[in-house]
Amino acid sequence: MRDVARVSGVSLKTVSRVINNEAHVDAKTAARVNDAIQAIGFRRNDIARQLRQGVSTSTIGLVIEDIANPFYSQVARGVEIVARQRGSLVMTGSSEEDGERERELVQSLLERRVDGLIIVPSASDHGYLNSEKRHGTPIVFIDRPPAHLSADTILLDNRAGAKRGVQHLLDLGHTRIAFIGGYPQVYTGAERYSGYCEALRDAGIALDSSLVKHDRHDLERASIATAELLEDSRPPTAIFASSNRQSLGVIHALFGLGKSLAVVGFDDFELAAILPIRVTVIRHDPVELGRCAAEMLFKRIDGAQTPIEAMILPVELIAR
Amino acid sequence: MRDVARVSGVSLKTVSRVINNEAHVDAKTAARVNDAIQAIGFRRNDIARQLRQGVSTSTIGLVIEDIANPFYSQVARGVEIVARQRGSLVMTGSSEEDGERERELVQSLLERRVDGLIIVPSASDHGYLNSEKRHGTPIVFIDRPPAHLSADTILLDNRAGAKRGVQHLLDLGHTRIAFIGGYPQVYTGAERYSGYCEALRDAGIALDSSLVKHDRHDLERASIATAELLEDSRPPTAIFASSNRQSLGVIHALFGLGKSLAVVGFDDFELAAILPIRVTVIRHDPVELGRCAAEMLFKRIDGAQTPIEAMILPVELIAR
DNA sequence: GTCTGAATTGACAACGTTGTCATTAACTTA
DNA sequence: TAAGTTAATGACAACGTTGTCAATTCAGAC
Repeated sequence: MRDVARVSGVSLKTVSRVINNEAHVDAKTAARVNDAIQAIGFRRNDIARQLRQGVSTSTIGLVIEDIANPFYSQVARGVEIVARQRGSLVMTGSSEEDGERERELVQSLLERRVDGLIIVPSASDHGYLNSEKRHGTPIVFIDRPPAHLSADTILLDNRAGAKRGVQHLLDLGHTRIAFIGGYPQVYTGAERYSGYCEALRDAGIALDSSLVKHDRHDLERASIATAELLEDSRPPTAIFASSNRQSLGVIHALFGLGKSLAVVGFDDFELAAILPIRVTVIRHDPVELGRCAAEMLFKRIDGAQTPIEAMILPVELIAR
Repeated sequence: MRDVARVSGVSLKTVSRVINNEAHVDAKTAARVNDAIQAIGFRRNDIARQLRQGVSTSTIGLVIEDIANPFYSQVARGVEIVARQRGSLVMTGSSEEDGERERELVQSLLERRVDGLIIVPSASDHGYLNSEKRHGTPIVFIDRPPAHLSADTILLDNRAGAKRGVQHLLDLGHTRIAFIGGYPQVYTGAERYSGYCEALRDAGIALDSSLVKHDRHDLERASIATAELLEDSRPPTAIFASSNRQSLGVIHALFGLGKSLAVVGFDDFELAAILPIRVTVIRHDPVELGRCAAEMLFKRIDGAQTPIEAMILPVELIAR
């Protein structure tokens, strides 16, 4: 900027005025300054600008589990849509379900002074965010609630969805229904498992732990679990898979083995409708989830002091 | 920081030393300062830090077409993996194939002083980046080359891949092979179409323009195009779809109509192996694409002055 | 007891902007 | 014509850090 001022023979302040289209600049002066800007290839340093103005960085942080997972990439899309409307950019990081990594990411984002954070929690304790919250950085959690911290949270109706899915299988007459889900230590895993248990209990069917598999949300692992279930002397006649990755694993395994059980999966996915193995799904809208989270975040960024919200988005059963 | 200094009774500089773990600070002083930091909940302002040090923001920009598209979300993953190794974060934006939007995004990213940019071009002219390049901001283009600008570029072997796919159909005895692809104004669309034409020419088959459909990379549109093709008096016996979105559209349409043509698609996708309609694909590795781009970018950020590179990643045919 | 060198600490400027206020010139109104 | 208004411009400080350099203290060597 200094160079621009020197070349065009005006003060720093006048250059600043031109850059920011402020009033009270002579047209000829402005033209001279603009020429100099062109010649030098000057571009305003927003870092200095932010420091001086002490205002927002117009950037928000998004911490998810894995951007390559379609569920999260759709969430990211929803967040981005809202951010764009608000003139913000999104910095995204994948925690890989590692609490330590989550902390590092959050730390990096806060150092860069994002205006707010949207987090899919992986860590088991979010007390480390308490001081940041007191400082006024808005934080919204999605998909899972935070631990040891109260903050706005947007969840899916995990338990009801899982229950509904299992009920669907019960209605079809199945009584040996397997559960392939995430670890019960993880919120979504626990909730969906609860839904499964509730549905069975309501139907008066005893829980058979040999039909229950907890593992990572991983296609490979779910595929192996499915094969194991089918090798049993009393195999299930239906499977409830607790996430899109796991549904796919189940389908791959069934396809590979040439078997065709009834399958209900949490999370809809492309092509589910036209697979040779019919998959009924518990559908929800990940883009909407991201959008809601971003809208709530911006409401806080705008200074809303309303009580902490816990929103639960509905899910629906798509029978196939 | 001023508050921390006041509370702990030391100078600003000493606080700075403690924060940055510099040598020559008395243990007792450091402890006092750390207590004050805790009490106040101080966190270093990296904006001021960057301004002062004039160094990198440890942030790179990624402009893609749509983060919700699995191809791009995998690219983003590859970029993120490398960025993480380098201690950088990634700011991502979706251009939605709109050149204007691309410019806005790039502008926003440059204002935030990213260390470098990875761009999937949508605009038809990238001359606007020339001045930025002279300034030394590294830029890497992926998937499509830039126009009116020379810069490092990483592409897939579009033409050879498409040609190989069409040859596969020819080998199976098909002679009426439809092409459902992107707009020929878009580089990938044009290249893949060239591959299609070449394969036909090599086989001595005349191009039949009624078998060629150009449109957006969109499931819906491809589905409609497929239906149109099949309504024709001389329908195709095979279809080459030029992207994953379009392959899915074709498959949906065929499934809906209860038809089963031979299908080859550019881009692999989950479940392709177990669909009722067999889909041979031209496979490549989007994560690798992102990773290569990020590695090249960081090489430039590190100051590599080597000549501009144009890398072409291989593709392979997976017959099904 | 003096000297040397290391350890510890602080004062101050600078990074690139912009807000505040002051100055001058030009223009308007009574 | 004087007084008041508005336009155009610039000087300077400040945002929150950290690099530079200088000052002070202290331990150990002679």
